[in-house]
Amino acid sequence: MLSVMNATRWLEPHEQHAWRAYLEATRLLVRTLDNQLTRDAGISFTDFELLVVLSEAPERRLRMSELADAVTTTRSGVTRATSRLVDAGWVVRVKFEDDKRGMSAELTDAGMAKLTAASPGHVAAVRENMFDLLSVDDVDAIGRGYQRMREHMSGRSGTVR
Amino acid sequence: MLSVMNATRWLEPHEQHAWRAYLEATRLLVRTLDNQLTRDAGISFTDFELLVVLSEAPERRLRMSELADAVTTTRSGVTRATSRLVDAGWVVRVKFEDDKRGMSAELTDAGMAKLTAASPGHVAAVRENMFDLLSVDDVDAIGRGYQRMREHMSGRSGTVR
DNA sequence: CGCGGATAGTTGCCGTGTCAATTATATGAC
DNA sequence: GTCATATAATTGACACGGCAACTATCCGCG
Repeated sequence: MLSVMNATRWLEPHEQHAWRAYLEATRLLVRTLDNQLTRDAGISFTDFELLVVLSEAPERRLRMSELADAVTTTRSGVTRATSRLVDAGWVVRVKFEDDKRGMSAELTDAGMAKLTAASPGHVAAVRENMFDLLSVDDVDAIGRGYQRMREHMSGRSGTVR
Repeated sequence: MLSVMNATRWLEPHEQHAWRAYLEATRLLVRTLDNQLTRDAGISFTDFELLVVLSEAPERRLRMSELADAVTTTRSGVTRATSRLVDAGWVVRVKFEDDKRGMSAELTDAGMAKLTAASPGHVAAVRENMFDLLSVDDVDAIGRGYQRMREHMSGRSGTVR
C-alpha cells in the first residue's frame, strides 16, 4: 500500500457503460430464459440447470454438496430444489453409502427425458439472445474475463472484505 | 428459413466455456456485492441501485414506471422496494401532478447521504472482483456484447418465442 | 474407547420478487 | 359528454432462496 488515504477510484466512462450493459442484459437474459423454459417445457431455469449438471455426472448422480457447488448456490437451496424435482419425478434421492450423513440426487429416466425435450428450445434461446449477437472475439473475451472473475471469487462469496 | 427441420445447434466448446464461466461468475459477483453492501453499509444491492438511479435523475426524482425500467424489474417490484426505502427514510413518495394516477419516488437527503457513504466500498468491490481482473479489451468486448444483447432483448422479456 | 469439534443435509423463519387481480385515472371513439 | 378501453400503481397470494438453528454422523486426540 503506497498511500493510506486513498480517494475512491470511480469507474471510467467505458467501465460504467460496460457495467450497466452487463447488469441489465443479464437480468433480461435470465428472465427471458426462465420464461422460455417455463412456457415451453414447464421447468424453471434453476431446475433445468440442476438436471443438466446431474446428466453429466457419473451415473447421473451427485452428492448434495457437490450439486450445490456445481450450480453456485447454498445447500439449503439445493435441498429445496431437489425436493421440487423429486416431486416432479425427475430426480430421486439416494443414500450415500460411504457416509451415512450423505445424500445424492440421481436423475431418473423421466428427468432425462424432460431434459432432452427442453434442451433444444433452451439452446435456441441462448443462441438467439446471446451467442448469435457476439463475435468470436467477444465470446473469447467473455470466456477469459469471467473465468478470471470466477477463479478470484470462488470460495469466498462474502466472508472476506 | 432455408430448412424446415433444423437440427439443434448445440454450443461449441468455447461457447460452453464462456457460458458457464459467465453464469457462475455472475452469481458469485452479485452475491459478493450484496454481502458487501449489506455488511458494510446496511443496504441491499437492489436497494442501492435504486438510490443510484434516483440520484442521477433530475430533481432526484423519478416516476415509478421509469424507475422500474431503469433497474429492469417489474412495477410491483419497484413498489415494494420503494416501500422499504421509504421506511428507511431514504426516499419519499411524491404525487405526480400532471397525471393523478402517477407517483414518483424522490431521494431524500438521508438517502443521498446513505448513497454517498455506501458508494466507495461498493465501487471498490466492483473493481476488485471485476474490473481489476479485466484488460481494457475485455471491458470493451463486454461493453459491446452486452449492449447488443440489451438492445435485442429490451421490450420483450418473454412475450415472444 | 469416548468425547469435542467438524461436516452433511434439512428445516423454520423470513425477505424479496412475480403474476394476476384491483383501484383510480386518463384517453379516444362516437 | 359518455362509455369502453388502456394505463399507473398497488396489493394479495404464492414461489423461491438465504441464514441460522438443528440433527445425525464422522473424525481425531487424549
